Amino acid sequence: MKVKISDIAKAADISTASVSRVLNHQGGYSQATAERITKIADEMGYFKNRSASDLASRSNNTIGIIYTDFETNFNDLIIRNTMLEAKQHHLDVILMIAQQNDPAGLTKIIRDMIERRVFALQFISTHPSPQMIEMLNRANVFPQVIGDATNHTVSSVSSDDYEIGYQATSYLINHGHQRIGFVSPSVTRDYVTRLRFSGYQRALDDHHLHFKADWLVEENYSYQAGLKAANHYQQTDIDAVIGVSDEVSWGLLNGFYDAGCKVPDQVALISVDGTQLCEQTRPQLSSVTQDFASMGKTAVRQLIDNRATPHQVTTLTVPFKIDARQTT
Amino acid sequence: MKVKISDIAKAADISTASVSRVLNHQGGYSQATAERITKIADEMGYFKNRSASDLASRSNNTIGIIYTDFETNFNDLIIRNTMLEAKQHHLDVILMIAQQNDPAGLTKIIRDMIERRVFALQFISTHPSPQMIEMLNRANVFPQVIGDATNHTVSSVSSDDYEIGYQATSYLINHGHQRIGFVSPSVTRDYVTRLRFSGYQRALDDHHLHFKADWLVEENYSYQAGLKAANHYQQTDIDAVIGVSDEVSWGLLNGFYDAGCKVPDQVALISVDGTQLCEQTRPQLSSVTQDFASMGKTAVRQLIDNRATPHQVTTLTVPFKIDARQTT
DNA sequence: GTGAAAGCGCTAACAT
DNA sequence: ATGTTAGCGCTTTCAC
Repeated sequence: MKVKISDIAKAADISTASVSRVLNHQGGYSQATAERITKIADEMGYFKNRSASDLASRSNNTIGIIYTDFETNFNDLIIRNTMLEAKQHHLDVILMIAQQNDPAGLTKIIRDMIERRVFALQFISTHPSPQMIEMLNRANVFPQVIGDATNHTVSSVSSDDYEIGYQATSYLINHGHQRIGFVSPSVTRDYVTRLRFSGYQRALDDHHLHFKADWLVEENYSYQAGLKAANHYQQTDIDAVIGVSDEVSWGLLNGFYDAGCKVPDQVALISVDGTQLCEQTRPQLSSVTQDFASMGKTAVRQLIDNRATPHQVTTLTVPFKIDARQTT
Repeated sequence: MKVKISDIAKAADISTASVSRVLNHQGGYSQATAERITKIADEMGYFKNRSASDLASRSNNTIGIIYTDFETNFNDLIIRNTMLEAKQHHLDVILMIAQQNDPAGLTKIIRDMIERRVFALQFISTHPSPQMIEMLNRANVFPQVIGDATNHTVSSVSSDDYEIGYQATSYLINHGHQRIGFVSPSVTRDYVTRLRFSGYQRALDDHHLHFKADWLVEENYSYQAGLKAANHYQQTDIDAVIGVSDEVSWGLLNGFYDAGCKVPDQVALISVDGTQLCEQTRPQLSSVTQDFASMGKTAVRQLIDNRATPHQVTTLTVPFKIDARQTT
């Protein structure tokens, strides 16, 4: 039913080997036959069977991307740039989405990727547990985490999160703020947050400011978290806040608005991520802006470089900047 | 190097056939061997080679999803629900992203999907051109468009876009508005827009309102489009606007805000889509709310039902509702 | 309940 | 420049 290489071979009265050669642009045939074969293949509506091809050639030039439908909104940015870079290097990409907080589901997806024999696996706004890493190692596929560092032994490309915390805080302090809130996931459980919070604390220390417990709101990266935190801050004497994602900061902004608290006059607000969203709020959110585009591209190059030296753990860091807009 | 079924067979001193059977839960073996095989496979770190498996079984239970990184933000919603439903039916899903306005790229991706022998292909916020449809037909894969109807001969599941236009407009009229703007992509080139605009015109007619050319702004579905349109409307006597996506409406909202024009006091605003975004603006956007979750699920069921009767073109419609929030 | 063997559609030596 | 052939790793009759 489906036309295969042997059908073309028959129709062209030539061997399957030759057909394969021209269809894959491998050279070693005359211009004439090349054209003839191509034409016939076209007419017959031939489509390579990837399974057969991959199997026979033991090849493997597709990279897998796993991401979660997270509260954050920078996935697209990373994915798009990853794909762009992949295209440059003639790699195929397949995506799969994992649900949040569903280890079993994630495991299944990783399994699926392994079975499809991707040569590398990128994780965006999620990361594999130690067991999953173990599984990937056994399967000999190279995992890499983007934009979400872990203390696990996986390669990663991300921003310097400690420095993000430090810079954001310093920025606020240098603009005259003294009582600085921090809204984030759990400082103890979330690794990225731990780093950022360390930077935050260090900046406070360096400026002889004394941290107070009610400055910290531990929730997650969501808009809701921001809303809730803004509410909480009504009972405090905070004069500035760091929201650890654009969504959180948006929530903060609206929360303050709803409470009749003026931003930036009564509270300054700085976001972390710096996606488009920041320019779409009123007032526009100042932010620590991560370079997600660069992360995506760097990650792919990294994958390619390390193809030879499998499972060497590398940690790459991409520069960020601070964009002052209207909330500071 | 990579452990294969024959390795397990050897280790268990049994035939590859039996190994295959237990690994695929096909029955026809004793409980004892099942456990033994499973254990050994586990210990040896076996992962099925999908290429080989698919090839041998000529099977095919993965569905492909193609979407664009569009200005709209409902992709996630559809995708998530598509995957949920797919999981229920034990189907695998692979995603790929197409760039906007890149037919060559789309074609390549479709090709890729065909080569991977997906049994069906869903398009989200993009759709195949007639040539692409032709290609898909030849390849015998069933295409389906979600949330973006076309006049092409493809199956689709979407809202009743004419009715969306009609209802949105009527709603505004019933609330006392008479001069109603409409911000959308090209009314002539974008099929969905054509339908909605027809509904809009009809509602106007039905209420004996006379359409004026400067009520219509033809751009696209983006935030920027809304911003621009808001600007344009400063020169008009509009008293309400329909933004044809949440992004557009958000742009309108901010554009009016920037111009010092009060929403909803001076202009009312109703959005189309009704994603979370609507509750995250201030004021919150009233909207015609599409049921994207249902679309995703319906689509998958449709795909499964039609697996037997390939390439029968079906057009499914999913109910929408109107959510009055703060901009009307 | 289990095994032998013939492919699935393609690629990659190795010949010619 | 082209053909022959032996697999790639798995599934699936068909025997037993």
